[in-house]
Amino acid sequence: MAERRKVGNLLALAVMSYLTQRPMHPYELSRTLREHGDARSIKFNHGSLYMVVGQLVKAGFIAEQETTREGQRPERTVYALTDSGRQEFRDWMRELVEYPRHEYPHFVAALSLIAALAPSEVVTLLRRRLDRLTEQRVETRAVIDDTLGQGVPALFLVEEEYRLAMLEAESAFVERFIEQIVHPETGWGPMWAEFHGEPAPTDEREQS
Amino acid sequence: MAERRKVGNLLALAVMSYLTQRPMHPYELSRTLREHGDARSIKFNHGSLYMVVGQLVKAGFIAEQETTREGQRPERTVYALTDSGRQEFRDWMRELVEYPRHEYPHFVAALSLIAALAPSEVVTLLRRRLDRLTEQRVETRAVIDDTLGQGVPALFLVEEEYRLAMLEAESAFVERFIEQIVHPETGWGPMWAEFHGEPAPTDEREQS
DNA sequence: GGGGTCATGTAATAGGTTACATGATTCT
DNA sequence: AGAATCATGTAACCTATTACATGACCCC
Repeated sequence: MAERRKVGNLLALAVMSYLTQRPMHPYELSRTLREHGDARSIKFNHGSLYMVVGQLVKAGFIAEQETTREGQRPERTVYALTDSGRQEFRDWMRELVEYPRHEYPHFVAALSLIAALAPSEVVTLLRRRLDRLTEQRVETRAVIDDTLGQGVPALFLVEEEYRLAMLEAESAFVERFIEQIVHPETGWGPMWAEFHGEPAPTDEREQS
Repeated sequence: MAERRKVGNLLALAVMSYLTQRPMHPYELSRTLREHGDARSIKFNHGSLYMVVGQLVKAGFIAEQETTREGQRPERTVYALTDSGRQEFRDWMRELVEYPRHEYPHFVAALSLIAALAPSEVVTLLRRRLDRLTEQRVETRAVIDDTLGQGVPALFLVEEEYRLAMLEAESAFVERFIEQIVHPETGWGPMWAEFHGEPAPTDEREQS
């Protein structure tokens, strides 16, 4: 069902999206993407952009429209979205919104192997993580307020709101997890610590 | 700061983790990973495993221990974790637990470009997404109960609990988002719909 | 004893990232 | 006038996924 897309890199989605509005040349796309802050949501780097443009041409989703030269600068090739590209774009968007994908975040990998670390250490690390999560929340909140302050409608910031919601949920999870480890009666600490020949962690919060 | 790791694929983390316990040959790793259900948390496929093993050898984190042959089966090479590998494993784990990473989920990409679809269509798609999210929650819950039922301690299922927490948070977010679009007075629908020359969506729930 | 599927890997291809290259503009 | 930065791309290198290969065991 998945990944029969001719071009799978999400950067291609952004490219097609911008070309919906008007033809552009790659460098313009690059600048626009960066200025518009899309790089926060879609992994972006210079080289990949040219690669993706090439793939889109080969797939027939965009086409070279003209090659212009301005002053003594190198030639710039301007690309336009084709009809098939416009269709691919809408279809892909629909799929992304309707179907949740199974993804593989790094934290999940670590969690699945977490028993390999000693519980007391894990608690320390998780507390530090909580601080980092808070920082990210503050930063994201700042991006939102900042952009709203510039008069951008909130609709164009839903992805940041989503990020925020996920950060909050993760924080809550981590807090619960810590509790589960250190809880004096029912905590996993003692059983877990046995794997490691280590003293069970206590409930004091003095550390870190 | 990131990705100076000699081997970056998370599959390598799982490999090192298993080799912590005893030396194994690749096929055994492959089977163990699949049976143990790690494939739900770490992207896995046959080819990548051999690649990763090769990279780990080159980096000095694992070493060929012996080459055995059993009956007329092809030779199997058994690998063991080196000291440097053991250290890399713990260090990597610590990093993963302490530092949240900026990831790029597919849904975020779609959200960042969501204004390109008509609001009424988006509402329909989001409602379908909610159904899918519910399915995934049910499935994850089943995996957890099932595994617990086999006597596995809950500690080894935290990653599934995490997944569950994220699914719930996402569902909540999507519900709020729908409300923001269709809310009779303050909804984004009308403004949004203007981009599309389309009638503003109403608040009736009859559709879908 | 021929047809699956298990066991075990290698090789070919495609995808993505980093490094390199080069003329123009701007700053000091 | 030399240094830094912008503008624009190409090429080399890694990584990851898919396809291919091959002998053993198992079922009917």
